[in-house]
Amino acid sequence: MFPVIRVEQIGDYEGQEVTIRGWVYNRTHKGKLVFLLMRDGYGFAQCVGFKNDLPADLFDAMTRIPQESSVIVTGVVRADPRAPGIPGGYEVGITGFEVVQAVEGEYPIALKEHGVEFLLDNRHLWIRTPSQWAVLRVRAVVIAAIHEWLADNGFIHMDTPILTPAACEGTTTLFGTEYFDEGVAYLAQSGQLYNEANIFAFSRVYCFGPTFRAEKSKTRRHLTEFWMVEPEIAFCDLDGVMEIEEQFVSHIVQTALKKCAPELKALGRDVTALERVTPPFPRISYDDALAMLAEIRAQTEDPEAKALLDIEWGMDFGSPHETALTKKFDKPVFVYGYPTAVKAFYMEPWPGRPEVCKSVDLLAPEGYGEIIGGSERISDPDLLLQHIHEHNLPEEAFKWYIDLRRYGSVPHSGFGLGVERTVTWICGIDHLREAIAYPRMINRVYP
RNA sequence: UCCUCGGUAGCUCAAUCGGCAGAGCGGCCGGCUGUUAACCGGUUGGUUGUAGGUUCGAGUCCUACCCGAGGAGCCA
Repeated sequence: MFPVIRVEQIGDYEGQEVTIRGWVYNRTHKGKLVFLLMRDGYGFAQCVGFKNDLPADLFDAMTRIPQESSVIVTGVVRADPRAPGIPGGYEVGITGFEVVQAVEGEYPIALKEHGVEFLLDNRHLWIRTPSQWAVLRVRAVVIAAIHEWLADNGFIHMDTPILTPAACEGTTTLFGTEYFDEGVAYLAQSGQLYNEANIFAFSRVYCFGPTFRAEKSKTRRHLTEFWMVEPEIAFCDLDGVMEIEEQFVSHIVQTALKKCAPELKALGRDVTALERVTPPFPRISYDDALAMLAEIRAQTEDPEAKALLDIEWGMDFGSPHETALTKKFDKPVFVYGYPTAVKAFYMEPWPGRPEVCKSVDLLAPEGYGEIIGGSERISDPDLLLQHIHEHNLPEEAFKWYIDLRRYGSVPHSGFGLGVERTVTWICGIDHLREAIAYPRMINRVYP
């Protein structure tokens, strides 16, 4: 028995006879020569068999093995620049071949173009293909980098409830579910309010979990179930949270660059755009952003695009605005100081300008748009209560939340980073649905 | 919810003015010693999204509905 290798480390085994256990991603044969492109979960490696070097029945079995059959291949690793694969550059000269299960009938996903609906119906199989495999590997590294940076910077991971009594922000649609004698409970769309309680016990905390939005959004930027990491920091103002965000996002991107080079290469990602993602990030005010948008709009010829860029002070940005704005920067950009009216009730007003609040969004470059929304939170109990009334929220539901400002209130801030949006940007793909293994959308809960 | 586009073989698509429903891929059979979604020859494969209507004749025209994609709004 030869050592069972992981294909990601194939280069370490040059000249050695090894075993690869996995699946036949592709097979082609040319008379007396057969190529098997093997997947083992860790990578893709080409294995080559010559008819003259192998028993006739074994060679014949190799030329007939159907796509996605599970097999065990042994052979000698050699460097060859012609060899495809991830990481590639090495191939295995086959000396042994054992079939675990030969696929019967047609494998649904042929190696050619397919439509989106078909691929999503076969998502359980689609994740085996190199592009999807690579994206989901990047996602795993991004998530690990998130936990790593936060742990290294004094944050404690605190899980927050998924079943919650009511809307945290009251504006968006929630999924409801019957909850015994308590009426309806709602699936969480943020753990922030609980995080705010937790910082008074632990100073820096974060929650990381699924978030549910029942909005009928049907765009490449939306899922009904997505993952969000929400750090919250005591004794931190708006400037402080921007510093944390730029360190945090830079660490995530640089870790992905370091650990996922083969995956990003397989995706065809231009990594120079990612290499620039280091602190500090540019910071512009909402007012300045409006001025920039007005200029961009003035230079836009196409009347349809021009109309989409139309905006007045007091309006929130739509995706056309974000896209246009981020194309002016080669790094993520902070936009801070949004109008109070379009933001949540808990955001601290700008000193001397109550129509503006201490909110900040982080927009990813290359047109990707918002990946983080954050703010400094109101720390005065009376002001918070006033905002709760102004938003017509039930005061009694927020009693515990107001308590936080009565017992040792401090300036504090926090933000939420969307995992799928971040992965989509880092991978350079064009739709959120590929950044999660089993996307949940307005018209899809299968598989 | 609104706007635009689409639905034909397992998959990706073609079908001219309304006139015999086709190709590539996949599958199957054969050939080939460097393939990169190999290539070459043969073969298999159809309730044209659903229901109605117009017509000698409908994939094609009309009506309604269903499903999908892209965008808007909302947001991470």
